[in-house]
Amino acid sequence: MPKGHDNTSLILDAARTLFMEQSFGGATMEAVAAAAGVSKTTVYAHFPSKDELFVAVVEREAEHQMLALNGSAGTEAAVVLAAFADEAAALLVAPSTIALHRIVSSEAVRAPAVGRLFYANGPQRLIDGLATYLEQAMMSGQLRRAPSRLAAVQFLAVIVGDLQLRALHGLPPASPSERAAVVSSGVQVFLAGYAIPHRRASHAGG
Amino acid sequence: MPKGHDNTSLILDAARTLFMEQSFGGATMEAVAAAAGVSKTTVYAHFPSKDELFVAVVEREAEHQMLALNGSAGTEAAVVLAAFADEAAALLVAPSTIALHRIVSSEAVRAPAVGRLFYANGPQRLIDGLATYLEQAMMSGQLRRAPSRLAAVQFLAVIVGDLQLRALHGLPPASPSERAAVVSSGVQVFLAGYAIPHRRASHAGG
DNA sequence: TCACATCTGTACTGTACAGTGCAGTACAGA
DNA sequence: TCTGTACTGCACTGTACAGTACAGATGTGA
Repeated sequence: MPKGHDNTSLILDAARTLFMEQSFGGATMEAVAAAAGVSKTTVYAHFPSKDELFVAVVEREAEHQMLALNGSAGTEAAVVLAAFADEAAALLVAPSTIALHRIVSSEAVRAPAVGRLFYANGPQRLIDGLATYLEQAMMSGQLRRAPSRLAAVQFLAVIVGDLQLRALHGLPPASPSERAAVVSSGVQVFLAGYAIPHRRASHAGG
Repeated sequence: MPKGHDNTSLILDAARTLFMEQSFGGATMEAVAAAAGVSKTTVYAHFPSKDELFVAVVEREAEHQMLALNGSAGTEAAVVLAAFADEAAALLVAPSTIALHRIVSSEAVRAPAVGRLFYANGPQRLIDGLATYLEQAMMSGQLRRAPSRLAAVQFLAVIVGDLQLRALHGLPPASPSERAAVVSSGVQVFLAGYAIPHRRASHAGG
């Protein structure tokens, strides 16, 4: 280890900020260097090209798109999911998440690997974690049995509604109270949708 | 071959294709002109700048992001919604829709008006149409009473799950059968979530 | 004090592209 | 035939930016 201070992470931080604010095309290597407080030459000493720098940023950021389900074994699923929903919604509409989705989806055409990398390290892991929890809740009879990955995806979709879409397209963000209402309504719908069916006559079969 | 004075739509068509394939930054005005079979000068005679051409393309395309609910008055909501869900899901994950979302969200930072224009002419109208239908279904006692716009948004979210997200990030598309399963599961969850609650104790709902 | 790695600053190359200028062409209608 | 409008083709300007070259500064370890 030749030196005590690591310019690599300085550059990565600066690039993260600039890519998120101005997207891939808008951020120049000159600006990245300036924001990192190093020279452009140094940036190129650490990353062979703008593309590779971008990949490194996306990879590091995707891993932040993660949450843990904190429910002790005894806690009711409705309670655990309601708490998780608030955190998840906050994460999914956070400016940095939105910015990341924007730049990744827009570069995914040019560089498909970036899209896959991001999805696998971000959304995929979030979905998997939730699916694992839902699986347990299904097994313990708190939710109707169903494919757990699909249920996880539906949960996330229904709690954010179109909040994410609106944010992606630059519409003014929902107020905290509006967001809370959307999220809690989503949780209710999910819970009712995955409730154990009552044994009762119903007029339409599934 | 009649030489029309309607080069505007030729240019718009060419620009649509190129913007969708290569995004705003990747498509050059030279290429648009070539694809339209006109000279660059002519493109500028019709549109004062690349930005304005882009806005015109987005505006025209957003209006295609629309569907009608075809259910005659007597048809059960479950049937109408299932049919609508298939069409809506097909629309929402269609390559052209995905491409449009990609370019609009990525340019929305630079030009917020584009994002608002697209949302208002596309997703918003789709949501409004669905909300109107759901309102009726709620009034006629087929669905639990609840804010109809929110319900509409949840419906669309739950039926596409993460299909749209995956497509946006360039993941391989789901097979038709997989997509059908996701959609029909989504419809079921929605219907159960908005079913009229069973009456036990009197509980003020909606 | 030397060897080596890493840094800085700046000037440079090459290229891509938005937008313009201009001279000339095709056609429509009075 | 004249005139106005919409076009073509091409050369051109100006700029932005990825990536490179290079000369010199600074620090570390033997």
